[in-house]
Amino acid sequence: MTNSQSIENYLKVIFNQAIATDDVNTTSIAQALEVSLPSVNSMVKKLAGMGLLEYEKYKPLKITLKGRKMAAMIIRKHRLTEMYLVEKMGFGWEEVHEIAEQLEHIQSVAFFDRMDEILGFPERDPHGSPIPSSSGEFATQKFRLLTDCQPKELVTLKALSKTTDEFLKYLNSKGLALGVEVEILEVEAYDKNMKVSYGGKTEVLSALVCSKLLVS
Amino acid sequence: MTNSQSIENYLKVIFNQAIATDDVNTTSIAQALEVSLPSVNSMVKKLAGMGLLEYEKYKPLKITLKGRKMAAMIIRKHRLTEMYLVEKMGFGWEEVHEIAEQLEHIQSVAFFDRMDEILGFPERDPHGSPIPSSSGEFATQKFRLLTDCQPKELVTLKALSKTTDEFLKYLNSKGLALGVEVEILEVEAYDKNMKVSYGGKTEVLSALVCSKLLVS
DNA sequence: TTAAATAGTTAGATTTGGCTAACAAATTTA
DNA sequence: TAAATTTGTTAGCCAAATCTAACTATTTAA
Repeated sequence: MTNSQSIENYLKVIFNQAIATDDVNTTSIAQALEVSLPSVNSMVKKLAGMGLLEYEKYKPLKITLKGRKMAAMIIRKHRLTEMYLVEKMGFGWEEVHEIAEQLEHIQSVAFFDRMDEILGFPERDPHGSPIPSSSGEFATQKFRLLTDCQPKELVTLKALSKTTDEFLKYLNSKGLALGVEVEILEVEAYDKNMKVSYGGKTEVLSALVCSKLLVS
Repeated sequence: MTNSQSIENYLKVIFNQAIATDDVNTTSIAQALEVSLPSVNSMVKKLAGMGLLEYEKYKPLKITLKGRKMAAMIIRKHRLTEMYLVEKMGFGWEEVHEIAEQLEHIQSVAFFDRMDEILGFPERDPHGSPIPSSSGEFATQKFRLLTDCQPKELVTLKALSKTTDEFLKYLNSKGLALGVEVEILEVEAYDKNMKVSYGGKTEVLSALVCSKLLVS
């Protein structure tokens, strides 16, 4: 076995951080994976030895193209699984992350390709995140943060950023789901709370919530 | 994590051997898992320490009730997965063993319970082997070997014993599937080859093949 | 019934992925 | 700019699961 679950988890975290900042630092990996700094240090050297990272002592890490491609395949497995669990097995979008964390390490390519086919080659997972194709391409349409929208705008909820199961349950309780059309009524200048209307009702969303909602 | 994949694999092998002989010996485990005898020895001590086996130096191993229950849950996961892959994802019965070997180690109980529900709580997997219920009960109906049947009998193919993917492909090529009604025309005394008829055609099946076909 | 073969065990090494303690480099801030 | 803080590294240890080599117990068979 050339890639262990551990390697896959590191790579996924590093890739995600590289999206945000390009340069990745050791400490943030340690926090994300809840392991010690020396553990990260030794794994990073190993990944560099495998050609997945560029590593120089005391310098920020860079993920290589090879590393990106491998990470994309793991993320593909994760997101396809989430979509399958929601669309074909009736799970809620707040239930699937943990299961997908386990299934993403299954080796069989046929298994995921079959999911993909059954789902009709979806471009996004149940949370609106893009699913890389089997060749590793991401659909990189970028959405706006609800936070950045103005009163009178009418937008559609397209994706979420930085979700947790608790946040998803909150959205359930508020009747917010992908595809819902939201009209911005007013923005409170002091705390940026937004009064919005959707599905025939009016709600006030905190700035924290708005900063996790991606719309177009 | 209290039970690793390794532990689960040992337990599964030990359980399967215990079905055949009740007493299990170290060497057969080593062969089944393709590991060395000392590896088995140390794992066996560990499993005994967990209360899954009874172990005394130089004595045959016995699996405990606790060990049986745990093994049943792993086998349940494996066989439910095989059924799901065939029934809901369109895989052939010769393609599913390897994928199920990986999926059987997924921890999420909800995932397998949902499969079970979607499949309508099947009692047997695509090869006719019983699927333990979520409480660990096996449907233990026993079938006859085709080998033990007599000319003139009309029987139905119910399950397979000791299958391999190659054997399953052979059955595909001969049009043999579970549920097929087979009439025994004659048995060659010398080599026990059977001339049989099913699906409107006549075929000769070797004793080796007949010894892997379970009928009722 | 003893010698040969088979089965099981122990000791000690290896690999992987984790850890703590100690230290070094880089960055921040007083 | 020097001290304090943060970040990254090294050394060395641990546990899990594997291995080989050497040895012991049990079983088989001449």
